[in-house]
Amino acid sequence: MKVNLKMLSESLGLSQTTVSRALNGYSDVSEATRQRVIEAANQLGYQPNPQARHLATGRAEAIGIIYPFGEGDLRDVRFGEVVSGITERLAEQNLDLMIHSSRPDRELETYRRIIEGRRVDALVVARTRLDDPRIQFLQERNFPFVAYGRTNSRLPYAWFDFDNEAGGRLAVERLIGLGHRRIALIHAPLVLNFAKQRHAGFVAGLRAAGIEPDPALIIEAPLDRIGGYGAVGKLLALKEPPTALVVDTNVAGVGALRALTEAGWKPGNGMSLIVYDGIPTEIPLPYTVTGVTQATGEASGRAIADLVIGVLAGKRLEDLHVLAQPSIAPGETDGPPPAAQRRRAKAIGEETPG
Amino acid sequence: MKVNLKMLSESLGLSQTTVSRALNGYSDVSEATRQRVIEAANQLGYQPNPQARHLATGRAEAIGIIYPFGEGDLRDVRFGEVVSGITERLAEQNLDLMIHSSRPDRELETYRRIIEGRRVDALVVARTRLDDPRIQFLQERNFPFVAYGRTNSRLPYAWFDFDNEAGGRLAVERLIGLGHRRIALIHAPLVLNFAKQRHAGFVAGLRAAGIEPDPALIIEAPLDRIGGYGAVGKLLALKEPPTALVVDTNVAGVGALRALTEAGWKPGNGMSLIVYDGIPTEIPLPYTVTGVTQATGEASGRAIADLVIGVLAGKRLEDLHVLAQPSIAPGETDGPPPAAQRRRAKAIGEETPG
DNA sequence: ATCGTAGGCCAAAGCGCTTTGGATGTAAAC
DNA sequence: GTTTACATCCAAAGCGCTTTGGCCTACGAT
Repeated sequence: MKVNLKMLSESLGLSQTTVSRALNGYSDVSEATRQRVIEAANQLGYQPNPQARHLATGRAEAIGIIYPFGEGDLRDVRFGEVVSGITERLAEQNLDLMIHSSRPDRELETYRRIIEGRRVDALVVARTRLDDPRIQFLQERNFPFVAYGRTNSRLPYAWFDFDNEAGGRLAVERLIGLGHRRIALIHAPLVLNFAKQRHAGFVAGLRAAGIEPDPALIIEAPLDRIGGYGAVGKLLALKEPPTALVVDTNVAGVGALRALTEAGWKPGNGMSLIVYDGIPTEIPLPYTVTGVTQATGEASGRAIADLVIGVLAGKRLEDLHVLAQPSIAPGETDGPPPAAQRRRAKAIGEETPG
Repeated sequence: MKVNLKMLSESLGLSQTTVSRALNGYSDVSEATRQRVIEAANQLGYQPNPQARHLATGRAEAIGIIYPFGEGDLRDVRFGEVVSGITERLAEQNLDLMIHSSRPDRELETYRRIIEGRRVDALVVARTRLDDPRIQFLQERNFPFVAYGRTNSRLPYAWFDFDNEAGGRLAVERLIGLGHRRIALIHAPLVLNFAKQRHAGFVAGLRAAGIEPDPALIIEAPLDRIGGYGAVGKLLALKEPPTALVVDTNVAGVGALRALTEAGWKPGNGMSLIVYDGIPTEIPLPYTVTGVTQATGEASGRAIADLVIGVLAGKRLEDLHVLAQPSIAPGETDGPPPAAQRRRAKAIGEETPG
């Protein structure tokens, strides 16, 4: 019932060799024959057996992602999106995606199993850590992979990551552009890589504008809602509170927003607010919050797939880096600082300035 | 470098046949030889090539799930969890999971490609619809699969689903048990299968307690926050409002909660509230909301994997059904109705009743 | 002594494809 | 007319595994 190469070639009166080569685009088969073959293949619904092909070529035509399940649930919400983006792009190249899961404590063992079985041609390493034994493991064995997140490895490797530094900078630059000078930052502990990067971008943005960061305005807070809530309390208690606030995660952002609201804050009547990743849409608000947005999970997935394809094509690993750029999603929670508002109103009254 | 069967057998001075059979547990090899073989295999790190094995046996030792990307984002948050659960359980049987994605408009084509390529031994059909052409497609071709969600198919098939009816019933029974008689339901449009089922359970629960459902208390609302918000408005406007409320989705639940809060409601001072799936934890609340909870994504995934394994083992499809039972997650938003509270207090004052 | 049998092992034939190393025929070059 | 050179096509050898069918040997039964 299922037609194979032998049947197809017999029905055409050609050898298996010729049919195979015709289908795979070799030049030593005449165009006329190739057309005949392709037509017959469609006619009979011929589909080459991927396993036989794999056995013959050594290529699996699949890539894998090893997913440590049961670890930190909150980060996973995007996993489905990323996977979706990866498969979408891979499908265009007739590559499949295999998902393997492993106990976090037996990850390397799983990696060994997968690469020794050669079930996949390359791997995506998700949830990269700064010092990641998995990266080293793969590098030692010279197995192709793409890291979803940078690590400290000295050797070159392909990676995808978000430009957190640019994001921090983007937020602060926007506020500076609006006229703010006293800009606060609530950030997660700096041992977390993304927090460090966002913090660095924030500080760099300030300095670039000639503003020396005020330590009183830069507050480290635990990565949870309470953290954001408490940090806002400290800021509001200052003798001279900031005119603008950047919160580096939406988790802390929710808490910060709550504290602000309890203090009578409303958009436009005081401090400007920008929250990294925005406030989750599940939270009903009568206004939109200005945020720094990153690429969606699907877009990230597609970018990762492109990197994988590049790796398999043998491109130089040094060239296979994607640093996804964040952007500002304008909302209603930022604007000129109160003082500037007054000044500007005055300027307009005195006729348009140059 | 990579050791194969031939090398292993030569190093043992045995034939490939014997080594293969030893490793695969056939009885026509002596126990002594088997031990020798196993030890040598471990020693040399022998891993059979899965593709060669597939070619020889016809089994892919992998199952697939075809994921229609880009369709409805909100339902996807659990996808990662489900996948995680599936892979976890499959790994125990040395089965891999392949994820394929497809454009929603070309789904059947993708299904054809996968099953004709025989890249997988079975499929999981996600996001089942009531009349699902994919189910029919697979049944016609006699391809093993498990449906994640029931459909209208007449032929037997393996499925996993949530017992929404039980959930609706559970909620109402709890409220009845607390003494409520006037219990309202806010539900999504009944064309949605889950809404129909939860509604049915709700009504059945009422009837079982001898309470005739009051049409004024059963409100269909669009499946969004506004829907829940508006429906509560209608309920509160009634001359005799309900003493308890069940909301059949957490999306509408958020809106409902907002409307209640704006009307001055607090847990314990009026209406009892139960929300299906609970209120998302992202929403900060000073109290917990009583909810109907379903199996986690991971648990569902494991159950689905078990079904797949059952299908591959050739079990009767009629026996391969899992109807996951919901349960009540008690919170602080439900209690006896105001009238009962008074009555009970009185009863206690008059000495304990029988 | 002979036969039957069972335990233990193996040679060889696939599985469905790709690829090497020709073979064949024809047109261009000598 | 013989070479050379292409352009086409093909036979056969794998890829690494499973499995069929059979071959020995030893041993208890006859």
